[in-house]
Order: sequence, then C-alpha cells, then structure tokens
Amino acid sequence: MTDRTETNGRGVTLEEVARVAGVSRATVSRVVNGNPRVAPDVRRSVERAVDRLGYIPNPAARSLVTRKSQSIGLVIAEPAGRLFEDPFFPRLLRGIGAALSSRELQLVLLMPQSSLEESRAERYLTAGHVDGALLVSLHGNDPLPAAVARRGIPVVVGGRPPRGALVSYVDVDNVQGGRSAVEHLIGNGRRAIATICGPSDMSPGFDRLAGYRQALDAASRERDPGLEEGGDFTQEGGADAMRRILAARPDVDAVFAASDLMAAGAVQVLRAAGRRIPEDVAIVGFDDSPIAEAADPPFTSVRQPIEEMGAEMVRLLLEHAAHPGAVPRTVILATQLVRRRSSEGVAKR
Amino acid sequence: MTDRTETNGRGVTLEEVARVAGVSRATVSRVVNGNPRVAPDVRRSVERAVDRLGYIPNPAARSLVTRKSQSIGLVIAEPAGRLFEDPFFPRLLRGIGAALSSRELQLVLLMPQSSLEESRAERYLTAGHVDGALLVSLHGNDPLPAAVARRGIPVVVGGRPPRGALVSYVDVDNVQGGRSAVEHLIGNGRRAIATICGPSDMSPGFDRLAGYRQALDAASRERDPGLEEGGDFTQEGGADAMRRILAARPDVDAVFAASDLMAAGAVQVLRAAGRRIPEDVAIVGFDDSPIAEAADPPFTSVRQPIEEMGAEMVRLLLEHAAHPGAVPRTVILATQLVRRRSSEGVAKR
DNA sequence: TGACGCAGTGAGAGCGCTCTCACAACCCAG
DNA sequence: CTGGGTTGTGAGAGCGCTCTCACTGCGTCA
Repeated sequence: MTDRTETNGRGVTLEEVARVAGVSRATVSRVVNGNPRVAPDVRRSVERAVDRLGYIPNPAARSLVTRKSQSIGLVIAEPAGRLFEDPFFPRLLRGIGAALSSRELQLVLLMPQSSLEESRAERYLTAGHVDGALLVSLHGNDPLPAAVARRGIPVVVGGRPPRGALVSYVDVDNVQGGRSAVEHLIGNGRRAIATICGPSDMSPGFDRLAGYRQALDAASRERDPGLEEGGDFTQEGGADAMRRILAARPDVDAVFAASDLMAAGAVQVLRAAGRRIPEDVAIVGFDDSPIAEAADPPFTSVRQPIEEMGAEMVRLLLEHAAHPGAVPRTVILATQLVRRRSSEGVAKR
Repeated sequence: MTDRTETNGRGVTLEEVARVAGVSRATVSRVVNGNPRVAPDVRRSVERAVDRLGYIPNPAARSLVTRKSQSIGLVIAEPAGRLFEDPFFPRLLRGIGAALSSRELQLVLLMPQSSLEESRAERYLTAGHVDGALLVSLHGNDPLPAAVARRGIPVVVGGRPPRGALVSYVDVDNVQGGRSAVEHLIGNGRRAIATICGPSDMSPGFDRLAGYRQALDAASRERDPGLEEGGDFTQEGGADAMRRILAARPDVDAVFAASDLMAAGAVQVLRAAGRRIPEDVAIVGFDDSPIAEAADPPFTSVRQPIEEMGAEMVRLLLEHAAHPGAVPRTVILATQLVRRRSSEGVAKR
C-alpha cells in the first residue's frame, strides 16, 4: 500500500483518488464517510485506491464546509504554577482523555498565563477552532465562560463557575469532603480538632472549611477560631498555620488540612514539637496525592474523583453540543475518605 | 463594538467586512494580516469595520490555503498511568506552554492508550492537522517517530527515541544524574552505597544505574550485585528492593534510588528495621518531586530540567519547521543535585 | 514630455472538501 | 408496456480565505 507517500508536499486529494478508482469525487467522499449508498464493487475499488495512494482527508477543507473542527478546547486558567505541583492536572487530563478517546475528538490545550493570553484564548475558542470548551480553575470573576457561551460555543466549567455565569459545571463536593474528614476524627475520639484551611476566596478552600464547621456543629462541638488557621495550600503555609494553632491550642489532638501538602508541613512542625502521629495528633489531608501515601505515617486523605470530573465534563459538553438550546446543568461529585495510619486509634489523655 | 455577535450561527466573513468598509476582500485580508501596503486611512476604516462586526478569521479557510494549522501535536504515548502519578507531565507541559505562548501556536494533546489509538494519532498527525509533532515517553521500538517523519512532518522526541529512528531529540543526562548522586554520597564518607534502580529496559532506568556504576568505578570502589536491586519506580517496588538489599548487605549505609517514590518505599523499610535517616543510612532520590520536599527528613534528589526539556523541544521543532531539510539534532540537558537532610553528615561507625 | 518605477487596490482563481440536485438505470405493480 | 419508485452515481456550487496578477495613479528622472 501507499506507494506514494507524500512526494510533492501536497498530499493526495479526493480528486486523485477518484481518478484512480475511475469514479467521481462525490463517490469517493461517500465511501470515505461511510455512506451506505454505494455499490459494493465500487466501494471496494475506491477503498483500494485510497489504500494505494495513502489518502487522508484534508481536515481544513472538511472543516471549512462542515463547520465542525472535531476538537474541543481545554482552558487551564491557573495564573501561577500551583496547579502544576499536585497531580490534579494529570488526573483531569486522564479523565478527559478517556472520555474522548472513544469519540473522534481531539483536545486542544490552552494555558493562558496572563490576561492578554486569556483574551487570545477567548478569541481562539470563538473563532471556530473548537466545537466546545472545557474551562477549569478559573479565578474570581473570570469573564471567559460567559464570553464563550455568548458566542454560541458549548461550555462546561470544572469547579464552581464565576457568579453570574450561567453555564454547566461539574464540581467536587468539597463541603461533604471536609465534613467526612472531621466526622472521622470525631468518631475516633479526638477532642480538639483543628483545621488548616485554604484561601477563603477560592471555593475549595471555603467549602472545605464549611464542611469542617458543619461536622463540628452537627456533633455539638464548640468551635474555636484558634483552631482554624489559613494556609495557601503549600507546605510552608501548612507549617506556619500549624505553629499558630500549636501556640493558641497546645492541646490540639487532630488536624484536618485542606491539602496533603499542608498536612505534610503540619506534620513536620508537630514532630519538631515532639508530638507523635497519630498517637498524640491525628492528621487528615485532602487530595489523596502521592504524598499522602508516601508519608510516614501515610496520611488519611479525602480523595477527589478528578478523573470522573473530567469524564463528566466531556459528557456534559457533548450533551450541550447535541442539544444547543439546553439549559445549563450542574453535577456535583462525592469525595471519598481514604483511611491510613495518620488518623488511626483514639487519642489518649 | 461588536453589535452583531454571531446571530446567524454563520460568523462574519471577510466579504461582509469588505462591504462595510467599502473596499475589496483582498484589502481587508491585507489589513488583517498586517501587510504594510495599505493606505493609512483605508486601514483605519477597515479596522473599524472589523471591530464593529466582531470579525474573526475562519481558521479552516485560512488553513486550507496556507497549509499551516498554527498548532503542534504533543503525543504522550504512555500506556498506563505511571506518567500521571509524578509531576513530570505537568512540568513538561509548563515548559512547552511557556515556549509556545510567545508564538501564535496551539497545542493539541494526544494520549493514545492502545496501539489502535496510536495509529489513529499517527493518522491525525500526518493528515495536516498539525505543523509539527512532539513525542514523549515512547515505549520500546515505537514506529511513530519514523512514520511521522517520513511523511514530512517535523518531529522532536522527548527522551531517547527508538533505535533506528533518525529524529531530533531532547533528553536528560540520566547518567550524569546518577553519577552526581553517588559522588555526593561517596564525598559524604558513605562506604556501602546501594542503588534501587529502575527497569533496565527503559533508558532512564538503565542510564541512572550506569551513572551509579561509573561513580563507584571512578572512586575505585568495588561493586557488589547485592547492592543493586531493581524496582519498578513505585513505592512498593522500592520497599521490596530495600528489603533484599538489607538482607544481602546489612551494613548498607547509603541508598541511591532512581525515583523519589522508590526512595520513600526504602525509607519506610529502613525505619521499620530501626535505621535512622540520615545518621545510619543516607538517601538520595531522583526527580525532585514534591514527595522529596515533603518527606521527613526531606530527600536529597536529582532534579531533572523538565521545563527546559519542553522548551527545548519546541525550539528544536520550530527550527525544523523553518529548515525542512535540516539534519536531526540531539540536545542533552544536565541534571542538578538538590541537597536536603536525607543525605546529610558522615556515616558514623 | 514621455518612459519608468512604485505604492495601493481589486478581480479572480483556487485550496480540498461536502452536499444538493439531477439523472440514468433498474425493479415491480398495474 | 407504461408509470412510479428506488438505488447508485456524477456535475457543480460553494465553504472563507490567500495570493498572484493586472491595473491605476502619481512622482521621478532623462
């Protein structure tokens, strides 16, 4: 097969295949696109010609007339590198990729690092390069979802979308995640349960803290601001927060950190202060990252269904593409508490 | 501006802009593409029309005539999930993204999970969807690079390419990385230095082991097969290897692991055996992943310049695209040893 | 004054495909 | 046999853009 692989830099066209097969362009197009209204013998001879010439349809020409690009855009609007530290991103990609692989769709990745680049991304999405857009880790009141949706491009947001943007989105139930972590600690007999929360202007940070509070309230435990310290999702932030908690409440016997990285920082500080994990202080992290498993002792952690989130986003997007007028939908996915040694046993006192 | 945002689903065309501006299609095209041969006042009126209509060029039409797609493909040919566990992938993406952002190029991500999907990817790349292809984590004797290059698509491989494939590639100097880790341990006075190496059928695994051996040979240290145990880059693999090493050479006082994950596994086993880190046994990992920093004590680790690798791949690819006939080139990037507490001090005995 | 060059513009071909429509060939009911 | 349907095929328009080429007008130089 393929005795003429791209010798003239032009690529084989429908026209040439038609000539070789002795039929018209239209018939070749029918065969290539699986139209059943072609006589079996004609079909065979066309297929032979396609094979022999190594014909591959020109996507631009096809796209020009069909007005479909067979690809969707994924916009990661994370300004700095945070997203690149934890495995959120690879897992999301894996979920999206798995959902896409069965379709004939490709993924175009856009990682705007500035507002200039973000407007370039908007332009790209609305120019017709993609049949739909997936938007994740938007900050604050990003106008992107609304702008893209207004242009008639199907959009699905991962995480809570900016207020006012009427678009479909898939999110993880961070409140439930925080609550289940703290309920677990309460169930283990812990009495002074602290939290190292994330920035409250980010919905995951805010929601996980809300879950912490809900769990305490539901168990009629008193809350203490000295047990709630904010970090920035980093290890150093976690360590600093832990120091403050230790200073305010030396009797702390459990910590729920809103990320595994912050949990790792907290553990270092606790160890330096002579506390044993989990005997003196129980630890629960969030994300169930490789760090949680590699830690010593391994961290109990709240696992987010990131792969499912990606897959669900694709599902929703295709749904929107199929039914252009459909109303925006919301999908909230449950988290799962993965128990490991860092929160074992009951506190002794 | 934009008083007509996509009402008919068709999009504004050059033709309409030309009519509104009172010029020909050709002139509008010149303005849009920055051709200087346009009278200033005409240019202004065209720009006004473009603004008012919210005109965005149709990429498919443009691509059809220019034969350029303004995008490049990134193929991640990792069959299973390994790649998604460590932050290699995000870092690579960051490097590529940074190098691309200054150009008007987009990134299409292909993650074939089977040979069927891989041939689909090959088809995609050779169909003219992309102006060039970046290929990473190819396994064994993957025919992809050669196939794509044969079709005249510029190609750059990340990591060692399959033997026989004459393509440009960018790799990390794993040999030097392994050697520097072991030299560091020798310099610290360690006497029985073990290695937990990766699978020897993967070039990183093979090369890091070679570096380990080179360093010992250069220091005229005797090598002992009992100090070389293979893992599979996972934590459990590292733990198992460590147990074997401990059984064969209880006097081991340093371990160079070919990944941080394996180092973490080794540390758990060493702790369980009552060894202190770094007093009794020094540890050096590889990758400088978040785990290395989060570990207690934090691991000394060999940092790979992944971001630079991505950026360099893009540079090489653009070079190839600019000079189609150019000979394949190779770039090898140096690693860097990041010292932390896990390998501090001199072994006492 | 005429020849020449050059900046600015428009007409029109053509990129490779899809899809509508017309038409030929054939089948079968009446 | 004729009329109506069905099936298979081809002609041709058109998607929105770029780019070549020809043309006009104007300044410059011999």
